[in-house]
Amino acid sequence: MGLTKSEIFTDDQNKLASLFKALGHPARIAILQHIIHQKACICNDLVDELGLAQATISQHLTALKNIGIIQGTIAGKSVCYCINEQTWKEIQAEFNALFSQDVKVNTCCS
Amino acid sequence: MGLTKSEIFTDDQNKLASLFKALGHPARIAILQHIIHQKACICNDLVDELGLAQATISQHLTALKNIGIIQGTIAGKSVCYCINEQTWKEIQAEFNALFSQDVKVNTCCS
DNA sequence: AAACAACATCGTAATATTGCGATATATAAA
DNA sequence: TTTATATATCGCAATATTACGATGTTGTTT
Repeated sequence: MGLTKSEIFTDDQNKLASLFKALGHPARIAILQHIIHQKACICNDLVDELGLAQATISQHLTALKNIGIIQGTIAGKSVCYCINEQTWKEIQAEFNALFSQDVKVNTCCS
Repeated sequence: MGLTKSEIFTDDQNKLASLFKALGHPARIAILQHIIHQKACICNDLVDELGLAQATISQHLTALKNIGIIQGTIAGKSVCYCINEQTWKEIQAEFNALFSQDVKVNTCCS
């Protein structure tokens, strides 16, 4: 099928999964790293930096915008994309909530 | 296409993306949470808990095994899946390396 | 206004993922 | 040894993702 059965999971599970999913592509990781490093970016910079077509980069930027981790502001002919600090911290907190848990291994696996 | 151009990204970017990707499905989040909560689990528990077929659960377990975040040990007729503490900590560290960065927003976006 | 520049969106082809029934495998129980 | 139980794997259909050329949109420059 290829259709995730979202309705059988909790909102939290769906939300967390969609955050992970949005970060689950090397181009989107590269874009994030570039934005963090450059403090901002425009799409054409990325087209030059990465080896992907402009349309493709734009799609990936939209995926990142959809989870709110970046935001774009029109800057003349270009668009300036930045990290959304608020969302960034929220995502960080959600990941921490999962990964900061105590994960003692049961005796059966040791 | 549908084919990610892995060769144009760094190993680190591909690795990190594949970690995120493996966690980017609500069933796999639910499975992880169940394992953490129960300290262990067998596949049939999950088939009862979640509303997915046994074959589907098995596939998701394999996806989680592939990134090493869980490991399975044969326990009689069943398989006992547990968190792999070592890998768990490594993944946690990789996520922290990304998210602990300072993300000052450029003036153009504020 | 016309030409250009930077993105976004559309349409489409190739590939990947999700989900499940059927079947295979491996261990336990009778 | 037959039967049952637990899980893995195969094969397939439906849907999603990735990538890109073409085109649309918006703002800039001349």
